[in-house]
Amino acid sequence: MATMREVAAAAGVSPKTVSRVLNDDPHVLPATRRQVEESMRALDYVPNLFATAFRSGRSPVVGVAVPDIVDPFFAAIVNAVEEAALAEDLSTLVTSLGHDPARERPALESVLRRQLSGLVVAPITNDHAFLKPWAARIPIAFVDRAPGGLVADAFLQDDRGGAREATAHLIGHGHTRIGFLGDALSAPTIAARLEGYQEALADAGLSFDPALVALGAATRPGAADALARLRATGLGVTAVFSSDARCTMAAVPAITAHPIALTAFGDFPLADSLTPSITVVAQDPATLGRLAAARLVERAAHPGRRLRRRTVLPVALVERDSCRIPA
Amino acid sequence: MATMREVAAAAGVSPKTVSRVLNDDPHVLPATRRQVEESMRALDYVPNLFATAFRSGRSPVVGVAVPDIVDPFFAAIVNAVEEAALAEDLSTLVTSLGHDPARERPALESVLRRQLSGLVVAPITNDHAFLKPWAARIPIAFVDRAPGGLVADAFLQDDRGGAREATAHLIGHGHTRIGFLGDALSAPTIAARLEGYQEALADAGLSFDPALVALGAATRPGAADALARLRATGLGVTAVFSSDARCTMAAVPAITAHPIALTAFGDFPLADSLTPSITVVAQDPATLGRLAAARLVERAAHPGRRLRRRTVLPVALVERDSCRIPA
DNA sequence: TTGTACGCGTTATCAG
DNA sequence: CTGATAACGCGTACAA
Repeated sequence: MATMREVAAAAGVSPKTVSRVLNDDPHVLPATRRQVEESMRALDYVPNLFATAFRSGRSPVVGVAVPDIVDPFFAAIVNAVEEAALAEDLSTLVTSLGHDPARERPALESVLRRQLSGLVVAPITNDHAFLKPWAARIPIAFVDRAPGGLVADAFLQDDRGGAREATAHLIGHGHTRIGFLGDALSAPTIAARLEGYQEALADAGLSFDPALVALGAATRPGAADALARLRATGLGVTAVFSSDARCTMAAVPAITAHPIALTAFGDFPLADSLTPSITVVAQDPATLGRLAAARLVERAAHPGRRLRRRTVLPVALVERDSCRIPA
Repeated sequence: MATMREVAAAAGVSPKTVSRVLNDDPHVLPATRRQVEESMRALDYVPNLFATAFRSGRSPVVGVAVPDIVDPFFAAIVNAVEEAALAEDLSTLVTSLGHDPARERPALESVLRRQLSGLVVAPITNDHAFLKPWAARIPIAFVDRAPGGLVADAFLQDDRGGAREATAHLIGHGHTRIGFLGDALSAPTIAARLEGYQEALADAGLSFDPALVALGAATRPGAADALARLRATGLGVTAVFSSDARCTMAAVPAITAHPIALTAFGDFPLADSLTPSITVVAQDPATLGRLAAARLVERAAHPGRRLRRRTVLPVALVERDSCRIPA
């Protein structure tokens, strides 16, 4: 592990000159530069990242915080961020937030303490006022869900519109009593999808009944239970809109056992190979992650620049079989 | 951002004493300690991680390198490592290796340059001699696949035994012409699974025919093609052993379209909900990741200690429907 | 038990 | 265009 000092000595220059060569400072004679580069090669010199970080107070690392890396949706986001970061010579620090709202704040503050170059976060709570002091010093971009109590860049998908389209699609297939399957309405995305669902009902002149909303469906037993409750309402439910891929996946066994018309928010692996294959509104997690990472880089490069804070990606209905199941 | 110096001044002691308090050095009078802790709280003091890292030459970060985070198997490994790291106050740096062997070395060296406290790697190549100089300075643990040309801790699963069991299971259902589906034999895991498959054939007195091995099945078209080739051999193939979850998932549409008896190495989400549900040999990625991370911590704590380098986890046959399809 | 002095490798400042 | 000097915040060695 040669140091800059040693390279300088070998090249017969001062450390500062080596530093200049390293940072592409134009004020170095080509001859000197060659000389220094030669010595760097000879000594196998690699800059000490810690020293640089220490000096600059910032490390070449972006953070990405998601509820759960094992979820393919968030995995795709992480993957996209990492790819984009790599192109900028940044490493990627991953943090799982889990699904416990209380863990979000400590988890995020713990990553931020690492003085990253930027942070991409898919939050699980609605209150991010505590990030204000941090946001002033390092770029933070939200994905999937918007920040609460904080102005920050956000890359979202059209939750309301997608839910509306998915629900309308069921209505188009002749269904009038449509259940809403979800985990918890505390997540703003899910709340927005409930709105979209209600809008579609209203558009069609159908009445909304709170008994049609079945929550707690993020696990297999929870989903089976929610579906059973929907059937037991006596409302004659013939179709279901699942508001989230996790719930949809959890509901698959129950759906396969007792088929019912279904459209779902969020595509997932093998959704097209199930029986029935699942009609979904597809999101684009990779683009979400890519855009967020790019924004981080841009903010770092041009701190003052005014940019649109909110980017909403469209979603696309992918029609498969589950919507065609008759009553 | 208060510094140690400022805390010291506020507490009326020297910086070194603050340092001692921070590091739980017993040689501090309780009264002094209280005093210092008070000042730390008052000034909202947070130790500068960079300075510590710079000084110690090691940062509180573990790396984890996997072929692909989006693959649920590797996602589970990353997740387990991150969880274990969190318990030790370590952050987790994630690197995707992709599937291009040429990228492995530069990718790993780039993470290692970050002077991590440890690295967990699920490699894609067989030659890790280049890691020798690094391994001397920081603990490296391999998961899923063993290192090549390097002695290092490895946490593996019983590839040969699992493949043998899965193949034998098909034989037990009366099949005698069984195809082998895989991506590429360059991966040692896949090569070991091929061995297990051959052993099972031999155990049953069945002959092995190279034409039964269909590779390049990691994508949907590739898998469909491989399956078609197997059918076209004229050998009367009535069953298939898929050597890898990625291939199995890729083969699902083709299997659903033209059912054929199947057992597969590696479980995956919804494998139990497909038609037919897939009989698999289940691995345990979470345990792999957990053990590897624990080993890193242990190596760091006791550099000299002799530990078993190779840990092979058992795998478990999960019988579902795909093995029961008649010829 | 506590403090002093120094250095880790890099870069900013300012002088030459 | 180049170099000397100092400083970033912390921990080690040694002294008191």
